[in-house]
Amino acid sequence: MARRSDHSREEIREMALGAALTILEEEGAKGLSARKVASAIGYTVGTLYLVFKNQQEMVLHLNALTLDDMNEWLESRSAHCSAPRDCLQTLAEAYIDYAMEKGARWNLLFDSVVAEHEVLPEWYQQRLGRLFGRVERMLAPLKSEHEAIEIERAARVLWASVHGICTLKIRHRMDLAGGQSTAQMAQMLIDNFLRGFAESKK
Amino acid sequence: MARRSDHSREEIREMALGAALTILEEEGAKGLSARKVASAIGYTVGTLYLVFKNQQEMVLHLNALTLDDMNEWLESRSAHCSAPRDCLQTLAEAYIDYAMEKGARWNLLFDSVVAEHEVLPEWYQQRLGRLFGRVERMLAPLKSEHEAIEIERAARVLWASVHGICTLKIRHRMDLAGGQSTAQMAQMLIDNFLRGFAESKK
DNA sequence: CACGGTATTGAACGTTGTTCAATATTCCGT
DNA sequence: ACGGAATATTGAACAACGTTCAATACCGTG
Repeated sequence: MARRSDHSREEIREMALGAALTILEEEGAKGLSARKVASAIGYTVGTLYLVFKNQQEMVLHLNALTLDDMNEWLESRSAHCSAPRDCLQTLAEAYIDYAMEKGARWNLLFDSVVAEHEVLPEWYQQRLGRLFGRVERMLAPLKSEHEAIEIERAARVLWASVHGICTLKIRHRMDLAGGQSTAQMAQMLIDNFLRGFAESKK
Repeated sequence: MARRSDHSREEIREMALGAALTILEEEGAKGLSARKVASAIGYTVGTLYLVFKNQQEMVLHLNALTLDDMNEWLESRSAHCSAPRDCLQTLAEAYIDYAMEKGARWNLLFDSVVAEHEVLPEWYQQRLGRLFGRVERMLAPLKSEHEAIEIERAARVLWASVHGICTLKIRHRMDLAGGQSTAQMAQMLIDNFLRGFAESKK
């Protein structure tokens, strides 16, 4: 029996999340189970339920870590850039690369369908917002010509679109894609959207 | 014991798929299990495995039915239209409505991550291709100005983008979207993309 | 040292996908 | 009409899953 108070609840949480990430990378989402996580950190299932309400809550925290991780990834890959077009293209490629590189974690972000009228916790929403914020900042140079709210909306539309390309490609739902790579598709999207967006300031 | 040859294998397949669809609508994806499907059609688990290699294969056939169903849905909602912009907007809205209306079926289409180097069967790919074909036909009027391959690529990019908007909204990953509805986001996407696409014929 | 409190356990429950020996039913040749 | 071959169907069995909770092992305090 692990000695009582060997680790605080918070420590156990962190250990569990770390172990879960390792399992996720090595065995994929199907291999992730409560028992495996527990035994990986030297505890048993019961302890896990002392620290997480259920598996879904654990996945939520896992996803928060992934959002943080992705945020750093995007940060380090889009530090210096000038024109909005290039910035966005770089950002999109970084996003795609992350999804390819850490497929299991990335998939887990979007796997669970949130129940009808359930809301994601505030600390989670905030992390999602950070992503859109990045895109908004890159569209900001066009702010003089567009209302701020318009920028905000364009950022979400553009980002969701890049995400769509990414997810369909990774899940092999677009195999007959005329030989385009994901990055090329993102480029086509960004090019045309931006051109149209600039043009729309009648 | 159900009488032998009461139903042909093909009949059992169809019955199973029908029952699965009902369960899917009534209880969602989590409620769908081999035993439930089997008992719903008056057989037992074993019989199901006589007719489907495994659950994944059953879901694949289920998804084929959904793609057919969605194809009809899109057909009946985009029959008559003139300008590409309006056609595409109508199509996007029909797609979004389908996803909202038949959420469980629609989600199942994209749930499973296809294994690394596994390929989807030809009859499945063909059904996916039908979707993109619809978009291509609507972009076709611009064909004189763009190469055919360019149209094909644009269709995929645009469709994947609409899908991205749809999926992020339905899975509640975009709650702070500046109050835009999914349809409005799709409209913004299509408007700007099309404007940029038209402009790109330098 | 003993006791109260609690961290931790692990067996238990109901469920899942999948397999396969056993059984029930039909069909065909005699 | 009957017996045996062929096969459709069963359902028990297995390993694994999420989740719960009485029982247990441990620690700090008196």
